[in-house]
Amino acid sequence: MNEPRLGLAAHSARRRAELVRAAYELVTTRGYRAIGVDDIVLRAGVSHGTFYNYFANKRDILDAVLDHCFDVIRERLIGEDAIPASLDEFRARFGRIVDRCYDLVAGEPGLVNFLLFEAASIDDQVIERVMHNAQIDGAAAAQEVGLGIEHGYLDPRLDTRIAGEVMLSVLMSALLAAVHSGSVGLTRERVRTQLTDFLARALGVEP
Amino acid sequence: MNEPRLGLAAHSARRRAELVRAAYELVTTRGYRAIGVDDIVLRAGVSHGTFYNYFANKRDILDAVLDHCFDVIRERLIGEDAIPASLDEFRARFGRIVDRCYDLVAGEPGLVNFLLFEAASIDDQVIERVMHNAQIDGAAAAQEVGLGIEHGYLDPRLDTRIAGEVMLSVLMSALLAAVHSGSVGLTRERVRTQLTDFLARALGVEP
Amino acid sequence: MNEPRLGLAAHSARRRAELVRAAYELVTTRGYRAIGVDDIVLRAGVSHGTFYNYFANKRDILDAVLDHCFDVIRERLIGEDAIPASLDEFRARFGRIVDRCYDLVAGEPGLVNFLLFEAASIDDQVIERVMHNAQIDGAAAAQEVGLGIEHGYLDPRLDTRIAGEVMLSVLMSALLAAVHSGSVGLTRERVRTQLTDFLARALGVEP
Amino acid sequence: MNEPRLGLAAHSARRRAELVRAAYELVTTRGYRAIGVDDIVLRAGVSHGTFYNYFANKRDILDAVLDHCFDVIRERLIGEDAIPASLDEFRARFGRIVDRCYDLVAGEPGLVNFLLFEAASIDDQVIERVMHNAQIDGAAAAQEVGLGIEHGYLDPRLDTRIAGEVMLSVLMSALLAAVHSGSVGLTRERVRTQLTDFLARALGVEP
DNA sequence: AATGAATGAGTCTTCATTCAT
DNA sequence: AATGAATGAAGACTCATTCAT
Repeated sequence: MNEPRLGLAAHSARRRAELVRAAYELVTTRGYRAIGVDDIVLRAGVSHGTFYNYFANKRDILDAVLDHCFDVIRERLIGEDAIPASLDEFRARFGRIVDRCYDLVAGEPGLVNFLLFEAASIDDQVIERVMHNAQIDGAAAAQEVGLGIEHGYLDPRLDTRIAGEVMLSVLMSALLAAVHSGSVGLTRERVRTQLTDFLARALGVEP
Repeated sequence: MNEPRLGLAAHSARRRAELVRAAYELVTTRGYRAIGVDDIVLRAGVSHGTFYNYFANKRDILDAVLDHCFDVIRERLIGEDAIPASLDEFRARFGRIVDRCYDLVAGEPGLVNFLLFEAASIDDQVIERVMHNAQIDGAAAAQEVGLGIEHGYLDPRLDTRIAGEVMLSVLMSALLAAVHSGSVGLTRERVRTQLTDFLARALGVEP
Repeated sequence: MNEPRLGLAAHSARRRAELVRAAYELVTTRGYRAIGVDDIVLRAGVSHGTFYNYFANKRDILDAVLDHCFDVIRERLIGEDAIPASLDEFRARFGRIVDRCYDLVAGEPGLVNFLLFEAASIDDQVIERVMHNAQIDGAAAAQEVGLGIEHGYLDPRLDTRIAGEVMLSVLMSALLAAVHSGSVGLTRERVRTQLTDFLARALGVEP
Repeated sequence: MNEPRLGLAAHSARRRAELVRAAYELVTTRGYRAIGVDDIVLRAGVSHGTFYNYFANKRDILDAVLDHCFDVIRERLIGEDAIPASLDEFRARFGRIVDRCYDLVAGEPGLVNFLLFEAASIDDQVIERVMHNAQIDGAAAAQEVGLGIEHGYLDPRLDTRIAGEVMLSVLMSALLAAVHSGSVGLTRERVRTQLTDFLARALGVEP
């Protein structure tokens, strides 16, 4: 009846994902400390005990929530852009990503706030987890830099790994700007222009 | 030894201040939610019940902690600068304040983080309290703008109240930049230059 | 031994009833204010936390205790008398109920005292709860009056609802008399006679 | 300055009386268990510590409050009637006392309730204290019976002590009736008539 | 795997009492 | 005698975790 025919493993994975999803929504809206296992299982529609079949304890699900956060961020920011073939396309692509930062902050209120603000204060392992995810994205960014070098519009002398991290840092600035979009002189357009200019100057081949 | 010779009222005020100080240190390092009344009284060296002679409940001391936060900020940021008599002095003075933002973040780690991140998530009254303090500082800033207009280096058409708030916003940007000083392209010098330039352009008399 | 074979719901209901029973015994012997949740769970043989699985707080169980009080009263006072078919039988039946008031006071010392004395001082909702129960009994009494009218031994002009309430008031007098049975001139026999006479005169058909 | 010229002992007695008065008002309106030493000293306008200069602990003042309760009752019930010289005057005097029971319940709401309801549940010593006061009043009543016998309108075969206690019991019934004046068939007039009749029949000389 | 009742350590809060001044 | 700050035992309530079914 319920979700008929599902391999046990698949069912289990779905259950787990439901719990993570529920926890994600609660954590980003109300904060990790403010919610209880009660809230999570209530929202997921399972019993108290079931939670402990999937996670060792409350802290344990936080890792999965953090991973989910980055999944959401990637999904929302990357988009389905074509691989840029010129510096202008590279610049345009990054400009769209900056715009998507604003959309992300608007569409998932609390997500960025949670990562920037509460997460780090939970414990040191959170920071490790965030770093771990940042490394994954850094590697992806490094790969894009590599492509850019191959296409000839990024400076071939760049260390792709470092350049990838710079790209992430700039993205971080965009997210920060989006969160504090009220701050002085930080219109969306200015942020987009300044950050894309910065990246193009910093990574592009010299003219 | 017992702190000889102190009026009752003075003693009471000091005791209260000790509790606030203890709570301030704990809140800015470990977060409001993460600490208990136990931690506060342990650090203040008083008994459990004494806490409740000075504060109605755990939430109650938070207001005092917030006020203390702003006291610390004012003390650390204002400095003993002479009243600026020219736009250049005004600009220099604000540049020093931006520098002090970085010193503040370094010297009181956790203070700015707490205000920016956890505070707003505690309850709505926190926001009111922060706004209340911001208004006080806004008034002070407005007064400085007034002086600048009298001295002839700030634009006389300015609404001093609004201009004061703009100054605070810019200060906020400086604090944000100081907290996330790792972010790309946000060196202390660039931040100082850009923000002072912005203020000078925005508030100064037209050349 | 573990109370083998019990549906979950049944077990839950039993547990709850055990807590109510324990609280009832403590409240009627020592008073609501004088006992703690500790006392209740100790007597019920469960842990502290279990209490809060069944009741929101200490005040919450009081409602259940009050209802239990009325259950006990009904069980003890009603008896298994045949439905009276004449005024004499009606009078006899009420006389037996008056007697049972004395038995109730003897058998459940503290119950009537609690209801008459402490209950009202706890809060206003207690009074509502008592009234609610009184209305239930009033309806039952009204029904009996209706039967009496049908049988022709009670005055057909009676408003059954009001007459039911009068019956309750008289019962209340009986309980009061039973509690203060030491008072002068209030022998059980006199009380029984006077109250049954009163009711018969007040409700019976005119001779 | 304050209350100039008072012997120390007199001042002390007045202080003590103020505390008892404050406690009396609080106890009869809100109940002994529901109030704290805080409430008492606040109402009396003295400090926390002062309380313990006059009473060993919270329980200690209760004895004084109980005595004060009986002082109030005596003052309110006795009145300034002339000593009765005939059975009719005796009967009239007692009728007035019954009326004053109703006035007492109206004028000192909570006093009778407290004595009848909460007092006994505090501890066993309260009961002793009440009994002690009852004995005092019983002695006074016995004395009145003695006078009645001397005047020839009360039965000379009476044991005055026992007859005094009967008078108190009847008074108790009057108070109970006054408190529960809503109960069926217990109009003030009926109560007065029945109780005075009872006393006259029980104590008067045979016709 | 799922359930949810049971647990108990931990937290906040109250209040009678003590004591140095 | 008066003061009121300090105390700490006690009570109410929460919630992460366990476990028998």
